[in-house]
Amino acid sequence: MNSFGEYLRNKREQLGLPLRKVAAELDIDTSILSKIERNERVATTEMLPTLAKALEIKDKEIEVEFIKAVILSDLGELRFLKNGLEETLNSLKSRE
Amino acid sequence: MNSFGEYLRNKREQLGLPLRKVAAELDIDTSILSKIERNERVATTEMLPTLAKALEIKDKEIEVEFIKAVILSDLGELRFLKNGLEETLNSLKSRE
DNA sequence: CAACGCTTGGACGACACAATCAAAAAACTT
DNA sequence: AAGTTTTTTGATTGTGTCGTCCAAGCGTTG
Repeated sequence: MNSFGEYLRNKREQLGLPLRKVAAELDIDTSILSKIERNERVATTEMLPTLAKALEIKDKEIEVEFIKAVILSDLGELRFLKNGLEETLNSLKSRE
Repeated sequence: MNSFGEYLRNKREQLGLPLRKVAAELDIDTSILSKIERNERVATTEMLPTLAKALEIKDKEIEVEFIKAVILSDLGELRFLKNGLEETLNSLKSRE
């Protein structure tokens, strides 16, 4: 169960990029990105496309990781999370 | 696409209960509950069991409605939400 | 229309969370 | 080990949200 922050850090280190570079692309302070990578702050959805480009991740992959992290951290303690996810999927599908 | 607030309001009105009564059980001010029902405030997960009892809703049902609302409002604009939900479900299942 | 109960709205303080900045700490390089 | 770059930490300030309180709006009933 690795977090979204660790995920980002792994990707960045694989590319040998400093926080400074990635933070610059995001137009935020390095300290914020540092905190995001250590899960002291939460990334916003607006950051995802820029992160994907900077870290050479597919848009789909980073979004999926982000969604997993948000759901588990916001709703992970609920007893019927699985049912809720299934129902949400159903309403998304029937909405196409 | 009706909201969690409308859902609560419908249930309450079906029982003919005033905000006052339900708010008392939740131990919050009526104005807050009013705002929750009009989606100006967000219910917390701690409120769900009390709401379920007060509005005669099954725990499972109210949780599922809540989950749907939270996911769609927090993540609804993401392109790969469906994939993210499927992946989250998978990791929940494999974690059993 | 006065009185009553229900509901809504806005002002206020409390509190959690976010961003900025500078300095300390850690990690590399030579 | 000194010097340089990268990363973390903490103090400060800013922003948003929550809940309380109270006043006003709305509808119904006497």
